[in-house]
This record gives sequence, structure tokens and C-alpha cells, in this order.
Amino acid sequence: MSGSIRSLPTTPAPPEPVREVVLRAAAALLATDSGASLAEIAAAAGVGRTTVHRVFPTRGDLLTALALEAVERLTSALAAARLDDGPATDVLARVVEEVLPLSDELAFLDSGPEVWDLPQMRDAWWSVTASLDTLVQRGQLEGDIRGDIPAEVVVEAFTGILLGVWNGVRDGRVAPATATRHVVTLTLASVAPPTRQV
Amino acid sequence: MSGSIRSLPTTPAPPEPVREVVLRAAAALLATDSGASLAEIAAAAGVGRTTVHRVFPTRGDLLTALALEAVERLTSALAAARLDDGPATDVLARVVEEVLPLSDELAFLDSGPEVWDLPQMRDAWWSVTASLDTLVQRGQLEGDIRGDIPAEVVVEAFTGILLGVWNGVRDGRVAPATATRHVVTLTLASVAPPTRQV
DNA sequence: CCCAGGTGGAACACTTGTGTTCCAATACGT
DNA sequence: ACGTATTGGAACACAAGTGTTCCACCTGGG
Repeated sequence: MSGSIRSLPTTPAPPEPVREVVLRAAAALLATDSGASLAEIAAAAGVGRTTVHRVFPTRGDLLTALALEAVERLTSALAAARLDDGPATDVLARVVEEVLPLSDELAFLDSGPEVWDLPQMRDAWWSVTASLDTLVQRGQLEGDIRGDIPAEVVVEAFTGILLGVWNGVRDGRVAPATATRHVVTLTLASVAPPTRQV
Repeated sequence: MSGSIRSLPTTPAPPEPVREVVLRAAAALLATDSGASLAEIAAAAGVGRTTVHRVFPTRGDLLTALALEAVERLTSALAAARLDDGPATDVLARVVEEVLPLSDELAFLDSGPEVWDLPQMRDAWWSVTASLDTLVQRGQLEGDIRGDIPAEVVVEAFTGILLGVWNGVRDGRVAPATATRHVVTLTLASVAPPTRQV
């Protein structure tokens, strides 16, 4: 229990709790009100507006930090799904299981055009869809995914189901506990080859 | 050809082209830049900002008019799909065929939180999903739609596929000509009962 | 105890968009 | 050709948000 080592090199201590507090408050606030002002964010974080400006000199800096964080979470979620490992349909199921739990952290992304104006965000999303395109194409070659529909369309439908049900959860129309299972079921049903069905 | 009747009662003449011009310009501009200012909209419409204010006293009035128009188009599209007429799966296909062509007119809805803040918009969308819920429930009772997934989830997945592919068309990832067919195919595959497949 | 660092608040200038008023110019019908 | 109505533009006040500066506080370590 006692700290025999003065400081861990990766986590020397809580060095800047302020930054994290502000990021959390911003993510939470922007999820419901995409136009929240810095004053509101600062108030929600329990710090002064001046302090926010000390950590993030401009609003764009805050949004960028938030976007980068979201990108990183999404990227590691896809990595955790092991896109190249096993049948593509199994991978799709894993993607759902990895990405859906991020709903709360990524909720601020849906209603904020400001965030998507960032080139990093555009690039990151393009990278995500490209990875999924490759995955679906592999599935089509291996016969696990229907080949009568272009991979890009299949990917859009997949992300559409994911986002649609996720919106349903946010609106209280869909039970969170069953969301993952239903998304997987519907996805696999839609992408299965038409001849050889489950 | 010659106008023997001085004016048709339904269309006495182009009474206010200005209003329509502004609405079209606003819809087009807000589709790509949800925060477009009234000055930009006026310039895009080819009229003075003062004129815009004459037709729509406040920005909210413009947005409301735009939202009401969108609601009306969506509602009549659903009416044209005859929700109570025939097997639910056929109806879903008709809904896709009726709604997808509205992409351009309704494109301004996706990136603008301002529009969705209007209670009329919320109510209208709730009405749309409620209609679809009823449709899917009927399909489940009649055995055309899988019953192992709640109707609300099926509806979210359906709208998700629709919006996802529609986004793909906007991004140039999906060919517009085949979008409707693919959406119908993927939708019917996902909602079909698991036991008795196509 | 004193001092340094970080913090919060007040005040300021600046920008952007909105809504309003007024006036000149133009187009339209008579 | 004239008078009227509508338009576009300039100017204004107003509000909200942002970024900056300065200062008081208070907190913890030497």
C-alpha cells in the first residue's frame, strides 16, 4: 500500500486533474447542448472560466482535445475487436460489443457540427469506415457476407443500425441491456448471404 | 394554353416567390452549413437581408417554416406509402421508395440542432416513429416481421439503415441509383423472421 | 512565518449575428 | 408619364460569446 517508489513514471501523480474535469464536463454538457458556452462548461466543471482558458487557450483547443480523445477511444475499440481475426461476421459482432459501451463518452459527437469541422475528426472517421470497408470486403470474399451489395453500402447499413439503436437507447425507446444483442442479431441477419441463410 | 380563367383558385399566380426562394436557399445552405447566418442565406437567395426579415421576422420563424415544410413532406411521403395497406414488409419497401427521394429537401435536418429544438419537430418525429412502430407490430402479428426483437428496436434499425445509406449517398460512397434497392434489400433481410428466411 | 503558485472573479475590448429603422432606387400598374 | 409599392442597402442598437488582463485570495511548502 505504502508508496515505496516516489512516483510511477507513467502516472507521477494526478498531475492535472483540472484538465480532466473540464473535459468530462464538456463532454457531458455538449452531449445535450451542442452550443454550450465556455462559461457553462466551466460552471459545470466547478472551475472558473479563466482556469478553462488557462488549460485550453481557445474553444477550438478544447474541442480538439475532446475530439482526439474520442478518436483514440474509438480506435482502440476497433483494435480490441481484432478486425483481421476470424470470420468477418464474428468481427462485426465484436465491433458492436466494443463500440456500443462507448455511447456515453461519445455522445457529444452527434449533435455538434463544430467537432466534425475538425480535419482530424474527418480523417479519423474516414479511417474507421475504411477499416470496416476492408473487413466487409474480406467477409464477402470468404463467403460470410453477402456479395450482392457493395461493401460500402453494407458498412453504411451496419453503422446505421448501430447509431439508430444507440439513439433509441438515448431516447429511452430501447432497453440498454439488450441493445448489443439486438444490434448484432439485426446486423448479422442483414449482411448474411441471401442464398445460405441462418 | 391561353388562360381563359383569370386565376386558378388553388394557385392564383406565383403570389410570393420571395418566400419560396428564401426557403430553398436556406434549405440548401443549412444542409452543408448548419450555422449559416441570415446574411449568407439572403445572399444565396439573391435577396437583401432586409427582405428576408420582412418575410420571416426572426430566424426562428424561418427555421419553423422550414421545419413545418419538412414535416409536411415526410408526412405525405408516409401517407403515400399506405402504411395500412398490404404486408408490412411491402409497406417498408414503399416507405423507403417514398422517403429516400426526399433526401435533398430534408438534408438540412441532419446537422442542425436548432431545428430539432422546435417542439413541432420533436412531435412530428415522434409521430413518425409511432406510425412505424405500429406498422412493425402489425408485421410481427402477421408473421412477416421477426418477433424476437421489440418493434421499437426494429424501427430504429430500419431508420438507421435508411439514414446510414442516405449519408453514404451524400458522401459519395454510395451510388444514388442503387440506394433505394439496397436499402430495401438490407431492411427486408434484417427484419425477416429468423426461422423462415427468404 | 512568509512566500510562491495556482485559482477565481471582475473588467475590458473585440467579434459576430440579430433585429430595427430609414431612405434611395427600382419596378410595377394605371 | 406618374404614383405607388416593394426592394436593397446603410446605419444603428443590442445581445452573447470569446479571449485577455489584472488583481485578490488562499493554500501549501520552505
